[in-house]
Amino acid sequence: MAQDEVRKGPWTEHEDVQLAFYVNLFGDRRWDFIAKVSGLKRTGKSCRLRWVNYLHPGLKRGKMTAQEERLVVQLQSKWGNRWSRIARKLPGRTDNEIKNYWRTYTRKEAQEKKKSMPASPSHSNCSSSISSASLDPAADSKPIMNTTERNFFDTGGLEEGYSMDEIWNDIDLFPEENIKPVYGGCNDEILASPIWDYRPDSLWTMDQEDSKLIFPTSEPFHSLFGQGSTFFTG
DNA sequence: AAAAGGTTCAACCGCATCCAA
DNA sequence: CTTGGATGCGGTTGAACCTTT
Repeated sequence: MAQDEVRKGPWTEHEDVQLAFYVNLFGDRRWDFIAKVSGLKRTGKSCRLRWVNYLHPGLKRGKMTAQEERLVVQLQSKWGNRWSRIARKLPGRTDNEIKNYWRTYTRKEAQEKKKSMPASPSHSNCSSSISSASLDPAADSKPIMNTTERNFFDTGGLEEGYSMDEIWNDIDLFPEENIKPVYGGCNDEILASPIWDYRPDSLWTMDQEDSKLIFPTSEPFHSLFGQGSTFFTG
């Protein structure tokens, strides 16, 4: 039956709006349920991923700042590829984003290495963060996840987020050097989405103004939400 | 202007873990 | 205690976009 077919691939704006609506309705936990009731032909998994990586209010858009990049490098060297854990230390950034950044970063490093040392086998104390990290058994040891150590987004994000002090306490291996906080700063490139302030129940009475509260920076949502309640009620 | 190569990022997959029945 | 469904995580892929030639 074609109707029961699971949709894959890129999400449409329509799907995004629909998902956002139902997440606001039911919360961001019961993904299978949301997938069903929303009528989206997506798996719960897919819905969760879309929400966490793209639709969640408070996600930062744009390039990582130098501070964030440095923090990722340092945390990676301490914890290994525990992306979700690292992401918790970078409010507004997703594990996926960090993972992608790390890939790019390691590639670049490798390329630069190649360039700078054509044939010399004896190397290198630089870029230690990469090589040592992947070899570091401690870094690869399973993080003990208890119920208090939940995903950043599960805890409501910044409201219960880390202060930089806490972050640096966690990164006790690394002196604070000259690294500055990764959020709360004033980096113009980064558009910390004010969606953090969103009020789920406001969706119920959403008009164009309210929709700006929820999707202030994503124009597609404006237009769709702006169409009014008929969009959802059909 | 077009083609080729490189980079970025969204999304999928499989496995691990959690948790309620 | 066991089991099965739901959720979370990390690795990987591929399309879209960007840069270089």
